[in-house]
Amino acid sequence: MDYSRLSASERRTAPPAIAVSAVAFALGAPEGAELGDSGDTGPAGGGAGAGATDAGEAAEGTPWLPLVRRTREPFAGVWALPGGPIPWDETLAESAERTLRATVGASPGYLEQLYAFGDVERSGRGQRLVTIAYWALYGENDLVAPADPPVEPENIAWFSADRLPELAFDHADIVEYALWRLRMKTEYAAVAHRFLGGTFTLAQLRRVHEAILGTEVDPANFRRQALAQGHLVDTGDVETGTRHRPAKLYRFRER
Amino acid sequence: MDYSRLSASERRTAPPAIAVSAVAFALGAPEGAELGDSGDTGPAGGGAGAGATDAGEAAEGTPWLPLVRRTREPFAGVWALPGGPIPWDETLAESAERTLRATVGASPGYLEQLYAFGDVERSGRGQRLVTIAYWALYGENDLVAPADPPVEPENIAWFSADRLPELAFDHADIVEYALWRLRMKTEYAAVAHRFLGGTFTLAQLRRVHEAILGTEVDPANFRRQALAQGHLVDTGDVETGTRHRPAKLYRFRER
DNA sequence: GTAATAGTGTCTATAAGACAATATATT
DNA sequence: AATATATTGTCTTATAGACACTATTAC
Repeated sequence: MDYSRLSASERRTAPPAIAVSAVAFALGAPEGAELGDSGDTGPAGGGAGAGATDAGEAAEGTPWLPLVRRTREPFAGVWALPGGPIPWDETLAESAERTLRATVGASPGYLEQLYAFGDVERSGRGQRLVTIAYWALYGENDLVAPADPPVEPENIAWFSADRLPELAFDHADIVEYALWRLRMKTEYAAVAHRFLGGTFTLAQLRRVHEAILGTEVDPANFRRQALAQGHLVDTGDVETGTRHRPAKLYRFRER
Repeated sequence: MDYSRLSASERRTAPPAIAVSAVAFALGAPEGAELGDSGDTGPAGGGAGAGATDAGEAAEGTPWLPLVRRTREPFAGVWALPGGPIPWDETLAESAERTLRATVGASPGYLEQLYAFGDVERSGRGQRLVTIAYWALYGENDLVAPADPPVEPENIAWFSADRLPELAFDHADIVEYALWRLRMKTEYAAVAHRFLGGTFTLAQLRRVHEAILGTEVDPANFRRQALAQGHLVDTGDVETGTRHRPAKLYRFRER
């Protein structure tokens, strides 16, 4: 797989290499995760600029995503999307999911193919590289109690989609496309609930939409529209521990 | 590229092969093209069953697409989507377009990536095959006067999307997905005009929508909606040669 | 009671669909 | 004039958004 040793003519006849990359969104970084701030932050960096919010359920309000710092050329030391080559016995989706388990420590609640990127010279060398990009969503419950600890956690950090560092390859384009896709209404209407746990209030679901769209949404109209879809089921339970009228809890009806 | 000679263990370590396939839609078969009828038809077969309409601007009303009969195993003799491996110096889109030129004899008016298919064992053998599927539209003007004559025309035929033969690999799934995509309203609103020439009447554009959707559309309402989009420009010219009031000719405003 | 958010009602503006009516060409 | 389709007008219904109002809990 080390194509850098090949001669120019060998590179020309070698078949293109294939890899998957994954843009994994969550509404906040997981507990205890390393947080990136578009520059370089220490393991628990003090209050640097104006941007960084403190840890824990970090900075809701925008989508966050995990990145991996590359250890090899090209782009050694630069942040990149989780991903890698495709083993012979995995489907594309399986390969994306395994990569995410190794990076995040858990499987996403939703996974969907995004696009195949395959321009000539994408890698900056002669060897062709075709990247099948995937799009993943992590809900609250998907991020608790990592089954497998992340591999090399020191090279993994979560970033707000608002404040991304420089990215390797054309990964900035891929993230931009993933964000656009996330905001396409017809698409996210059926997946927004995956940012949450199994049950949720309409206010929680509304805040997911607000985070995705970056705008405020009228609670009354949102309620009507969300319920009219017929995808939400009233569980009969209500929220507890609030200092006001508790809200009904709903769950999503799969089909 | 002949992976069939490899041993099982060699196949397991070989990187997946990559190919492009293209689903190319037009509103009828081009002049003089071979027409398929889900079975096997001679060069200008007589009136067989109820289905086959006669040649020329064949059977409007549904989308048509070109298929290629495979000459090698696997699936020798079976119809398949145009496509093939990706040369080292082509982007994915370039590869799809070149394949279509070789099959149809002309470049499509529109080309867009559809999806990457990459299940294990897609080819029925050990070797992995990842297919990047493309989606193309040919307009009336795109099909006249083929610049390059099709390669091996005897193995190429056009089929109505209604009456497809058995297809190789998982190409039936790919066509089904392409048809679904074609019918998604938000997508086709901006591309339907590509089935037509540079100028067209609103009735022609409406018939494209009817063909895609498979339903009738109210002329009055369609007119209002189409004009309200702001994408149509009145050329000032009108249709001629009709036996009734001539319609205004419009063209599409790019951007 | 007060505060705070859950949840309902209502009004308006906009868009979609059904369908009648009018306009303008050919024959 | 008869015919056929283009083009316009109008009515109804569905939907989205703004926003006032009521309900229910914690404190």
